[in-house]
Amino acid sequence: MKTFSISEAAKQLNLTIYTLRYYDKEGLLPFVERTASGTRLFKESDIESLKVIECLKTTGMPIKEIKNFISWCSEGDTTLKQRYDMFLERKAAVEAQMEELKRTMEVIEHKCLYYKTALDAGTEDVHKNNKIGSNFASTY
Amino acid sequence: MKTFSISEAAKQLNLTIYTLRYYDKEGLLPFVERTASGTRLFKESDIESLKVIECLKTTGMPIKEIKNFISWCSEGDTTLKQRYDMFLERKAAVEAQMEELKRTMEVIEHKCLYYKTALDAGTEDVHKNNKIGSNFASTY
DNA sequence: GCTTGACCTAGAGTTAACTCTAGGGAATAA
DNA sequence: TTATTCCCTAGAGTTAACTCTAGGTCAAGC
Repeated sequence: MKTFSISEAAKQLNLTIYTLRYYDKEGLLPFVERTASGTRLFKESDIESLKVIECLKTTGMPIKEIKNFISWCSEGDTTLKQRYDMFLERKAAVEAQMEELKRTMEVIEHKCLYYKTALDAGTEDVHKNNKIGSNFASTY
Repeated sequence: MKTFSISEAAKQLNLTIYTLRYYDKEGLLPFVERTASGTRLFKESDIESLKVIECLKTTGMPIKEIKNFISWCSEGDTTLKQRYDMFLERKAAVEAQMEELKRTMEVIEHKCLYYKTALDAGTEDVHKNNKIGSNFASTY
């Protein structure tokens, strides 16, 4: 079976070797096997597992909680409910983040428009008498 | 003109008074005025400016860069281009974040499905022979 | 006049997630 | 066989963004 060194795995995942060792130290990578002399061997499936870990990180999950999930995985079917609930929670978290980003985008787009107009006019003063949308016409 | 104390402003913005003082210390709030004895007075427009600051933070912008933007604002029309470019950059950053969240959501939803099926069956073994979508059928 | 509670500053402490260094071992190339 | 280049661990250092403490000021109510 094909395996990868830590630096190959790091490159594939866009992480540093420091980060991978840190994850291992924190208990996130109990599945990564070693050679007799202690060198880590990353299997294809380990890379996939790491992608799931990165995915959980993107949802805003702290490493200690990801470690809990990894532990549940090695405890077998008795933890299926916990794991299911965890993913439902993550789903809700991502939905909330998407909503927040949408609101953020609206403000940013208003600002882009505000500065485009000001730049075309050569001065911010064009917005001085603008009452409608004055929330976005403030200096800051 | 109606003003708010630091604790009232904090409540409105869902921040702590520590955070607001920290922002001030970092140079994010040069517009907040003080009483003769040094107490901060938050105007309605200051609250609005802080909402923009929070918005920029949501886009992933570090406080030091937000401080640059705030400085540009007090330098007048000569910095209009910088500020416009900054918001265009922020827009691109938010778009990238949205894309990443979408990809994340797909993985999470697959996982939800995976665990729902396993939970209904009472065991993860139901996925053992599943070749299609095996990326999501891994233990981790 | 005195207590209470909110405000202030300076600066120390915390937390998460890395990031790096020192010191050492194994394998490969010349 | 020696140099190079990877790998390893333990543990120290870094960074961002708070978060809190100590010690003090000030204004309102009793």
